[in-house]
Amino acid sequence: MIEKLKLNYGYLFEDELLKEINKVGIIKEVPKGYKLLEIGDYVTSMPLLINGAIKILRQDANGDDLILYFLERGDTCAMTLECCMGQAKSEIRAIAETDAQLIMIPVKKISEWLGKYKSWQNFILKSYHSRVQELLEVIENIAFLQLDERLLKFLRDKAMVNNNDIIQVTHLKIAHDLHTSRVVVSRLLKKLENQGKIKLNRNSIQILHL
DNA sequence: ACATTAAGTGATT
DNA sequence: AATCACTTAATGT
Repeated sequence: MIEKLKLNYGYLFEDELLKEINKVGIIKEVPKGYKLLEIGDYVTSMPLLINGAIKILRQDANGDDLILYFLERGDTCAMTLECCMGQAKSEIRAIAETDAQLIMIPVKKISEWLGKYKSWQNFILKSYHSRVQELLEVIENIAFLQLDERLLKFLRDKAMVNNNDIIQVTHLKIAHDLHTSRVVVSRLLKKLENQGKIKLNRNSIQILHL
């Protein structure tokens, strides 16, 4: 595991910290679609993403999903940080977007290392910062962007985290993630195709220029 | 050949 | 932008 750590986080953390992570961290490999965290779960460990991508969803009172953002390599879940401070339950749902490898770190280590390692402090602050930024973006998108722009952003993000300009997804699933109806997605996708931005196929969509 | 699931379309609110 | 009702197309058994 130490090799994987060095490879992905070596440039971020000093050797001492890497050794500590190696000692208490647990490697976890999950397949695509695996539910890492459900709403209401207690958070006991914090994930460091080695590879793959995680989809973070918020759920409303009716049980309808809405995608917030994707996590990628080098990211951690800001929600976990939130929870370790206040022992709170998760407000979000996390699902593996692709097959993924994570290192799970016990929550109590987070604050312990905060005082001990400068690099850890930086890392936590930085990921918190970028997550807040991302959330602001999400709010902006929902409040001000038309659905077709949200859709395009969603497709681009999805293409990015999958490292593939061909996205394997149905219109119905997109509709769920964006919290709209399948018919609307189909029509907007059709529009985007006519604009030459994407290519539609059954069960997959190709992004033409990223 | 038939059933099932995905996608396209017009009309209505 | 959402929903309904319906059609067409693709895919699995």
